[in-house]
Amino acid sequence: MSVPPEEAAKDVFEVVPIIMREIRSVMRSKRPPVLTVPQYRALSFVDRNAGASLLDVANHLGLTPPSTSKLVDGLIGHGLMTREEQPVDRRRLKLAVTDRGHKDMIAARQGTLAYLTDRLRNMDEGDREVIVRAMKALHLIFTGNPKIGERWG
Amino acid sequence: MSVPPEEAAKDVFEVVPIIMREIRSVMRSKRPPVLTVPQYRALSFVDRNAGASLLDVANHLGLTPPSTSKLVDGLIGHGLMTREEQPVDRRRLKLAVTDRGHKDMIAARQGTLAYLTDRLRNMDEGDREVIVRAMKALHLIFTGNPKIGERWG
DNA sequence: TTCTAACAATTAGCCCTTCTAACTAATTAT
DNA sequence: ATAATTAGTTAGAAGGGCTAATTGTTAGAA
Repeated sequence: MSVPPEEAAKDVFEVVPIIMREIRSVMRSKRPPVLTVPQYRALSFVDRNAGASLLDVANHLGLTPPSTSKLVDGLIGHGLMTREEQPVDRRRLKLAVTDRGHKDMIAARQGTLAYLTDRLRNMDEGDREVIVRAMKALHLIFTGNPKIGERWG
Repeated sequence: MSVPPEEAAKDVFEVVPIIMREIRSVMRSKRPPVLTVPQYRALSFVDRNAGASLLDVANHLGLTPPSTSKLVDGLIGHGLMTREEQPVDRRRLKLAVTDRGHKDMIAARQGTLAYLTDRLRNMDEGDREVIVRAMKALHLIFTGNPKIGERWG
């Protein structure tokens, strides 16, 4: 039985926003509230790419430079990231995550993964395998990058 | 080979935000900008459930009543929805989508689905089948509702 | 029956997200 | 040197989402 792209598109369009809402809600439900999703994503990227510039972050997040600038501003204001000037090219920033930023990022990740893991526990292992395969396929389609799951060792 | 829930959770956590960003970006890229994702979701729900109350919408979207009130306010301000008092219970609203709201909603859906369909076209049919199965499994897990894909006939 | 409890929706106030347009400052190229 | 490019910021707008407190409305109990 054939699966046309239209059908898959409908299902993706229906389900992805639902899961995203869950993720957002779990991330922001901590006491005290830790990180929003974009904040987490920015921290996570800079954590893995110390010394990244603002545009590096913007490109990775798919945001405009002004949006990213404001986002980074907030993170620095909360003491989670630092902004340094490079002597080489004084236009380019050198961003880095603070200890506290690293800690908060790990906490946000753990909390979210724990929640998702819990949700995915009550299903057939076969279904989980299907999900993993689907995620890999989608990752490839939407990023052009076949690598996945290497971020967190 | 066994797939532990932790692995599936990681993949979901990595891939879902990426796809969501794409969806958001496509929805907002129209000229003139049409709808945001929550606006689309609200319109779509009320379109299928004419006369719904504010709490009906809030529950379906997973938002608090104040957030939903503001959201609906915006839609009414743009002439996409109407708010009516019910004589039966004057506390309860009767929301409805205007012709223009319906049109804009269809346009947003078509645009997004066209984009997703295009992305999903360049992959094995087998991969698409895996994706469809994964979406159904995820939908069930996250909503408790096995029905999917009945929204758009 | 009147007083109270519950309910539907809104307002106010907070902070975050994201954009475009316009700007400053630094670097590279002509 | 001057012009073009690049990195990043500021300003201003519209929206998303929350909690706490408020206004009406309905239903229930004394």
